[in-house]
Amino acid sequence: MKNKVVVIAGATATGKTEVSIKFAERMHGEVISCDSVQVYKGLDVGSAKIKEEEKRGIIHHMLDVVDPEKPYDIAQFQKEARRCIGELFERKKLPVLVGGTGFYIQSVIRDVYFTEMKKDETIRGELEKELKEKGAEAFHEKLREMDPKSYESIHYNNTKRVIRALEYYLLTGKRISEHNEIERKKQELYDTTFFVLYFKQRNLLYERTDLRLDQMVQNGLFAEVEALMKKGLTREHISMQAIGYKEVLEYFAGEVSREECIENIKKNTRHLVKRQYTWFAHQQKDAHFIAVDDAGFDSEKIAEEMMKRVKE
RNA sequence: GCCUUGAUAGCUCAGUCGGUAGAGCAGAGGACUGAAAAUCCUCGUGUCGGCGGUUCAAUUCCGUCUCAAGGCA
Repeated sequence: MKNKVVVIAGATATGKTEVSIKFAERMHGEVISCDSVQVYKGLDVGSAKIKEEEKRGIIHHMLDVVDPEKPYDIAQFQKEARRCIGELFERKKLPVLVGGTGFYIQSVIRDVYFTEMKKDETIRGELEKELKEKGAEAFHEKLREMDPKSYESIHYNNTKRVIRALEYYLLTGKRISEHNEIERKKQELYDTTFFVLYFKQRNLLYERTDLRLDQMVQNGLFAEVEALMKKGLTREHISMQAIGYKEVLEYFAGEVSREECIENIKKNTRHLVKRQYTWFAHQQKDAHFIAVDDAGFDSEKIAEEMMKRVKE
């Protein structure tokens, strides 16, 4: 018998946080955040990280686990999140995975395997240099022989993936396309109930993300970024590529006005929402999709509906 | 009041030496296995401001009107 796990996923600002607290309170659960930005210390306002008083005593894991200077990736997340889950099982607590980073969630609940490999910066550096010299299209040709399937499936402009495929081959001698094919078939590791919160009327969600951003600005988003800059953070750091941070960095660099900066954040947030919708709709077809607008934005009601489904 | 310039896709604009038009952004859809709030792909018919004129043919030339910006009074 597999252990039980509950996932509360969904696009940003759909109300996951509130629902998750109500749900965890009743279900004897602890929250495991699955959010690629909230793992960073000091990224609080802009990432809409839950505040201490909002937790209402529910223990949260995987928040503030790295310094923002450091790069973080899915392999690390998987390892640490699974260790947390293991601990919860020992303590007879229900792990409630909450977040909008579908990729991270999937890495934890499915039995996917990330090949052990040292991050070899010299290989990646050389590849990046070669890419610059040759241009995207010619660089992509390198894949043709090393990994024909990846050559077909990765667009030459998607240089990040091209580099990764080449790097994987050079470091392991194996093809990433074959590795991915195997991993895609892997089964669920736990007895998982997967919920996705969404707004049937996406426009309403956009109104909400706009409003939330205005509140973030009032709550000191710009000051937060300024403090990070003082610590030496620049847009080179991965943590600073997050929405709300990269745009404010542009503002402080004098590249855009304050108004433009705010509009850019709102726009990029909408784009993010769209990608999250696509991800969950296609990657988690079997999940329980809960329309927050249909439920009258009632987190109580939503949490109750979830409990019924979990017990079934 | 006069002069100049402009009026083309939701926005900013390009263009057609006369044969009914195209970029960026926005918007929509999609992909995704070690940067994922990242990265990438696909999708463009709109009285070419209104009305007249010239012409086989006008968004393109001419006239006029309306609106906008700038200049002169």
